Amino acid sequence: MQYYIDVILPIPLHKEFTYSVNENEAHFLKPGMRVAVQFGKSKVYSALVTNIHQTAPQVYEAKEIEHILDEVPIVTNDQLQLWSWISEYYMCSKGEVMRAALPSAFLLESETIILRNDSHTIDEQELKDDEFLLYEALQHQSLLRIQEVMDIVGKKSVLPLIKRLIEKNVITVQEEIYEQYKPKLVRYVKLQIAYSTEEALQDLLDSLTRAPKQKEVLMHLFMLQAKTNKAIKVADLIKVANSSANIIKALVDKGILEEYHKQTDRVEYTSNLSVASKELNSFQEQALEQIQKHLLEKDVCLFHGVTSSGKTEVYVKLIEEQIAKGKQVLYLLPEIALTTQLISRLQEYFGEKLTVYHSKYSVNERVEAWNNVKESKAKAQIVIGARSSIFLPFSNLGLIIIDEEHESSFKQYDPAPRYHARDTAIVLSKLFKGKVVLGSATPSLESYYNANQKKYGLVTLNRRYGNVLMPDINLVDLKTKYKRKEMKGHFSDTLLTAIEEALKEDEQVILFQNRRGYSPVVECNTCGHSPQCPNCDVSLTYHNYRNQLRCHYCGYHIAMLQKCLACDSPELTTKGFGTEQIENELKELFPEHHIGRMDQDTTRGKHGYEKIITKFENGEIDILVGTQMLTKGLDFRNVTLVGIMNADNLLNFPDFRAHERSFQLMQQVAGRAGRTSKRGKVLIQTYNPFHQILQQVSINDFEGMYKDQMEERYQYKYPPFYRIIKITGRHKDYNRVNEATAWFAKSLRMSFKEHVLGPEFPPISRIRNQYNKNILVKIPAGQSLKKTKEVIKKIENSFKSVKEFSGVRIIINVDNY
DNA sequence: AGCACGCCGACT
DNA sequence: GTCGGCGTGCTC
Repeated sequence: MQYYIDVILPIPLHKEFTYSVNENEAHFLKPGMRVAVQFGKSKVYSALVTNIHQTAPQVYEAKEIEHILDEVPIVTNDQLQLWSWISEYYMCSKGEVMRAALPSAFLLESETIILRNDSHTIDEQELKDDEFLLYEALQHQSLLRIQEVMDIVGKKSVLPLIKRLIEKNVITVQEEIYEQYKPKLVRYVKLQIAYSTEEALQDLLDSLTRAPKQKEVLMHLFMLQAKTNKAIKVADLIKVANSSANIIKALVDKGILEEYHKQTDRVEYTSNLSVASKELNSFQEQALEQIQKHLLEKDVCLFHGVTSSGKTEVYVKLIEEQIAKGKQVLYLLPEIALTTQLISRLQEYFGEKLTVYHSKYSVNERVEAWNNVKESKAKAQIVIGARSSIFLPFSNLGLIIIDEEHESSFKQYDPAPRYHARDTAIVLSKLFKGKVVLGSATPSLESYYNANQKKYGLVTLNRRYGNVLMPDINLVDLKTKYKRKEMKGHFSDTLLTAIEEALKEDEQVILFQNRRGYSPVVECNTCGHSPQCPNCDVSLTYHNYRNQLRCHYCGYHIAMLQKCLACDSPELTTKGFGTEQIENELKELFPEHHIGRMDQDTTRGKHGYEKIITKFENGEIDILVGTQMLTKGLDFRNVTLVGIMNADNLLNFPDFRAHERSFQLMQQVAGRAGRTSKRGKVLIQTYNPFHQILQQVSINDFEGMYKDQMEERYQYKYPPFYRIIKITGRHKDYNRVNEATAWFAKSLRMSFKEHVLGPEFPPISRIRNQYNKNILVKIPAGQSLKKTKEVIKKIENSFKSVKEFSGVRIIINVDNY
């Protein structure tokens, strides 16, 4: 009897593939296990089994699998269900979901390695230059990888060369599969059993009189054993005995000590005994009760609590409740907020029960976290992580907390699957009949709308912890300030005075400028020419620090120009300003004080971010200038003043969510001010102080903003009233993108009429030499999402069969907000 | 996605 | 004349 399996391959193809297996394999395999399979001519992938059956494929011969990679399934049925949902909802392949979901160590791929063929003698005369080069390299090295071959011959296409050499019997190739996950082993030692008797031991010690160092190590070993009664780590022994690895090795070689290994987890938290969670104040208590009440009848509850109202303490109580029930808890945060204070705070409460999962962790650490969650280990009962942690193999998930629910970084943008972690988490929790709490000081309009529609519960907490007042927010009109010449650089006198006052009181200041670099545009005074990126449709940003012009989209950079490229005039000016320029100005204005800058350029490296934060916390920085990064999850006690350098470039962003986003961003930044008894102050510099959003920010009017924005959304048919699917055409040829997207839009209009917008070029139409053009499909409330997607898929398929459009990539983004 | 196959311009 | 560029099509 012939057996077959269906597998998901980690590639963007919208179908599963069938391989044949023998009877034993068929009985052993279960859905969720990985197998290594050959796919195409030579490549070997790890594939995930979804189905075991006996239906032979009709039109092709199924290949056999290479081998089985797992003893037990690494992916649960619940996960497979979630993957299906994601691939359907977000219109991507299951393979793409698999790629995003599995820690990369699980996704082994084969690599071609090149070996010398010793069975033939080679006539070196017959080899051409590059062939000889490779031949010679193989005389010194037994094997080469493709990448190394590329380096040796100094060009990219090496496959023809390799093929020629195989024909000439100079080399052979092999596909090498590598398992990336390596368990961490710790070395232990113990005394050989032979010496377990008193006599043998005495003899041994006597025999070691001429090796005092070794004897000493042994004595320490006994002491340690007596004291702890546990296995002895080599590292510990060396330390205690003040010895060295060599001496231990000598003892092992002599057969006195026995060396052995144990597997350990890389991420271990030294558990300082859990602190009892804080008592809630009466407002928090009330909020907690309301949340609990809502969750009795609803699956999701939105928790709207102003900045520094103590939402975390409420979460802690909710988590404790689940822990007591023996359930797992997932705490989702935007990536960037993870590196900070919150984790250590939660660790204090939950100690060893907490596992952290996000992209800064190594592949090995992630595999360990994965396994711990899957085995429902106590140490992974609470997972705190970024969006990708929704893919962990939970089995008993009682609660998901999504903090900073409004954050747009919960939506994955670039590689598919373009999923929204908040929305996916809600689906995930349904699989376990669990509950979801969405928390934010500035909820997204969608969530707030859902709460108003009674789909979600809503709990509001508008009292700051310890009755600290909300910051006092004032607008500064730049237009009049410039007219009256009350500006110094980019600082109004109002802002400067406020900074001086704060500094005098030994308080700290945060300044927000949503742009990095020194200035976004360099312009020639004579001819008006400004240097552009050769690969993207943007001006190059001037970075003072390295005296460079950089493109923020593709990473292109050149040295700062000495003269204009167009007319050779040496007079170049800069237009606009970024964090670097603000930092420089501050250094001149406040030479006595320490200025810090926090943006992508200063937070490189694994701990760059934390370093700056620590410095600021310790008071080594008086004024901190920064971008978006400043807004997330930071809690600084001593900041009393927050300045927003220019609110206008936020508001003028061409996106239907610009106003909502600006409101959220400014509120979040403002929330950094005055977290202790002294009331914080916020100054917003703008050319347009009568802008509705700014007015609403200044009086903390979330409801007003919500009402206005909803009206606009309704008027212009935007979410949450309409859903949106964005379809992007991408190609290096401008005309082809135009024609292709025009065709696509026309086809869409046949079905969706006026609900199709575009095609339109985005503000930056060319990035990395690829042109983009977008089409929006708006979906009214009554229209079936599923059917709409089916139509789009159908159109996409016929699109692919049009020869003229070949090569135009179609990117579909569901809920592109 | 990767990789092989097949067709046209820049070098010996 | 070849080498190597990339467009095209397929993968169980």
